[in-house]
Amino acid sequence: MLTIFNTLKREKQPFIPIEPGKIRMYVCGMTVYDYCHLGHARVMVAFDAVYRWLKASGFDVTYVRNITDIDDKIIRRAAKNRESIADLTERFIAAMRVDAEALGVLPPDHEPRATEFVPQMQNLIARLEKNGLAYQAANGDVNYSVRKFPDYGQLSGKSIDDLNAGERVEIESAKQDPLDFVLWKRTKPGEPSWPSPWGEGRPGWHIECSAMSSRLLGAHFDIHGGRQDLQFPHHENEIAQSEGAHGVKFVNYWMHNGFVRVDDEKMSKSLGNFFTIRDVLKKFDAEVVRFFILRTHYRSPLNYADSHLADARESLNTLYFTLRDVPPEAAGIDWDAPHAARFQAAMNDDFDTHAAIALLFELAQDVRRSRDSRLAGQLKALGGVLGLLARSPEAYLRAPVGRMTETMTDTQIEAAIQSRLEARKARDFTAADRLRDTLRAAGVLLEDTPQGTTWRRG
RNA sequence: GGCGCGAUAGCAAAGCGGUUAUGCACCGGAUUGCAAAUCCGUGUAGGUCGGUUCGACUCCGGCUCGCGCCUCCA
Repeated sequence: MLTIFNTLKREKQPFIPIEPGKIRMYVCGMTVYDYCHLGHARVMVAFDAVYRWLKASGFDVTYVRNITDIDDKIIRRAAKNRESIADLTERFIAAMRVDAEALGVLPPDHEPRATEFVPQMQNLIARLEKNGLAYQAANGDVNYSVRKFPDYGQLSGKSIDDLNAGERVEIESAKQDPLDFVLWKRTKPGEPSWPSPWGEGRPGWHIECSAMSSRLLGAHFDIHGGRQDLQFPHHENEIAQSEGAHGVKFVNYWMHNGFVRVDDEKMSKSLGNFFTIRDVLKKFDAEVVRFFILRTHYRSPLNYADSHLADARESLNTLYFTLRDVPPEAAGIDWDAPHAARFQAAMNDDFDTHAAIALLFELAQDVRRSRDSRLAGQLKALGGVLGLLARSPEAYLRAPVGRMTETMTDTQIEAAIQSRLEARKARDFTAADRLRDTLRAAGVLLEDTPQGTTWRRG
């Protein structure tokens, strides 16, 4: 039985789909004006694990992750780059797909772009206006009137009055309440715009998700995910918009993943500790990064540091060493087997990938002790459920990415190993050790086994 | 100011009212020409003060410290 921690209720709840056997899930995706960073990596990987587990559990899952391709930041960046908005967003969407694939993130079933859903957004705004929840302000913007939506604050546990009492909410005269948010922005010179009943303009950020989710998944669906910082105001506003327009419950289960921090500080541009996925992939193998993310519970903060990534790499090495030493037999998963059953229980407990990975290590220990290739097959298959351990051990262990400075090709390495073998045969261990040291300096580690000498990068 | 989260061994990180978490690192032994990998073995925990309980790392409260949201931020 799957349980999910529902942010809305602040507790784990048994998962019951709206329609038996089917799950409709929406996750807030990227605003494409720059390369994806570690925060994006985490949301993509965390919900990829959710998606994979739901499918592995036999559900027919429809997964939507949107792309915000119209927004203040995009307009500003395009202007700064002297690039068209279309070129800019195309470029970063392509880059995002490359990054996602590297991290083993499966493509969602739908990746709607905001600009393709403007009519749906306008339709939604019109409904809100009809229901008395939206008004056009003096400056031409159409705003949502939060005071008219009784449940406003249900997700974040905030009340409008508490929020208004906050010192940092600025009073904007065009709004009836400081917390009112924009649904439709009156156009400004030089900005892209669409015609609308409220004049030329463009959609507000929050309405995008409400429009895309209802169009692709319906007004009421199962799971909505996103980063913790989107809880307020973005998700709160989505609820107000969707329920306000459709008059039905919006989402049954809200899931939020924790922050990424860097050296125990919040990752932010102003602190200068900002890492893109590309930055990290220069230093570490993408599977190590994925493993690092999944090793922490999705709701906990994830603290990035090179030393932690290095630790994750050593750890993942152990699993690949196991599969190298005991070649796995290709097989499906036997869910009745003890390790698999516990793995399943862990994943059913609010997608506890951390506990599932701990199980992988226990299984790996058993594999090494028993040298049972059927058991090794189970290890590989269970890893596969998390999008891990898919490569051959050699491919992983010899991947040049992110390891020490590469100074030797595979051919050169093989040649050096041959010379060393001859030296060893002649019992010239000084020469043999010198060759091994040379290789080590080039980031190549040798291992002498009864079957011969193997190498890896590390 | 309002709302919320956390404090676990050298590092990272979980579950759990009583029974080995797990990984990395470290130490001893086996193996190896020496290593590596592997196996066997050992050790190191639960901020602080109090409460509940036969029993608390686990529940409750105070305190200290750290963090997040309330503003575009991922």
